[in-house]
Amino acid sequence: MGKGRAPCCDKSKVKKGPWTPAEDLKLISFIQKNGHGNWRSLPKQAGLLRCGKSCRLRWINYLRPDVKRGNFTPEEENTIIKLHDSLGNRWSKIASYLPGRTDNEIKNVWNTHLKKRVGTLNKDIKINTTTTQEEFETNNKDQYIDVATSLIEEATASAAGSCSPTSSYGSLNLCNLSTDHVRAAEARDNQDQVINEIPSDSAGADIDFWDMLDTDLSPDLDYSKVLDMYSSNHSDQSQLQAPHYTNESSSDQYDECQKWLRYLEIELGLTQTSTTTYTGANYYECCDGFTSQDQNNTMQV
DNA sequence: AACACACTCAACCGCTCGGTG
DNA sequence: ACACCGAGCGGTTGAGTGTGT
Repeated sequence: MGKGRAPCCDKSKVKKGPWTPAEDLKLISFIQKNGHGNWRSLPKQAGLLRCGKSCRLRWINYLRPDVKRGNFTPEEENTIIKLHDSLGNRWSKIASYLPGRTDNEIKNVWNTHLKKRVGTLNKDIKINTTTTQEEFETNNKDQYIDVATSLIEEATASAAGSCSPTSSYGSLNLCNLSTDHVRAAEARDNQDQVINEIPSDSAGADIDFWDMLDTDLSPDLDYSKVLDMYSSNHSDQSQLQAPHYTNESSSDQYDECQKWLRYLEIELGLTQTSTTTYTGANYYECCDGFTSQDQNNTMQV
């Protein structure tokens, strides 16, 4: 072997760029069955033309069942500001205080919103007072600590007596722990314990978390079967596209596929959970490789 | 309507860290 | 003690989208 670090994968043989729904499905299906013991070997085993790092990132930042979606709440933003003040750019550490939020997401929010806001706040205060920089930083720190402390106290009090976080794991809204739980988790700094209750691989799981999740998400649906079915109509799986939605089809497979797509849409945030009418055009907005023909089709879910 | 610019965020890259032999 | 390897982290990029002119 020559000098320098060996690349993590053969760059010429891996696909880059945005993930397609077919790739997401493959990754979900594989991890559902096998867990993710070794990210480096996972892409090959799962039949993905992706770098292991890319798979890991996709799973952690997007596909993981406990990823929380949607805008950050003011409480979360305050927490980030406070933690950034004390921890700096240690995004993963900050993320550990915000269950369901990823380091990448927090980093983006900081860089796009909070940094400016804090900067503006600093500027305004500086203009309106004769406070020195040193005094300002000290005062500001106290302010953030006050906010965080009150949050923690409130959370601990309001979470007392509520059900165990683990009881949420079997539901579709696995990621949506109640605000009280989230805050309590922050307050107790016990996120590691909570996460450790989710088996990370099939070998170590007494209770099959994924089976439980699967059952609640869609009782009759095995994602690997859907993947097989989904893939069987496409000879080149690296170019998998969204299935064609035709109203002529009335097979069970079509129904199964609809169910899965509905689930995936919701999980990936491609549609609203309450929507009952689904158009190809909606999907087209979020999916590479959806043909123009598909845009005219409508399906009821 | 068309264009330019600003903004967002998913994804990539390169580095460090920690475990293992 | 050392080298190797995989996982994880933080900085950066760039495609897509929104907004103003």
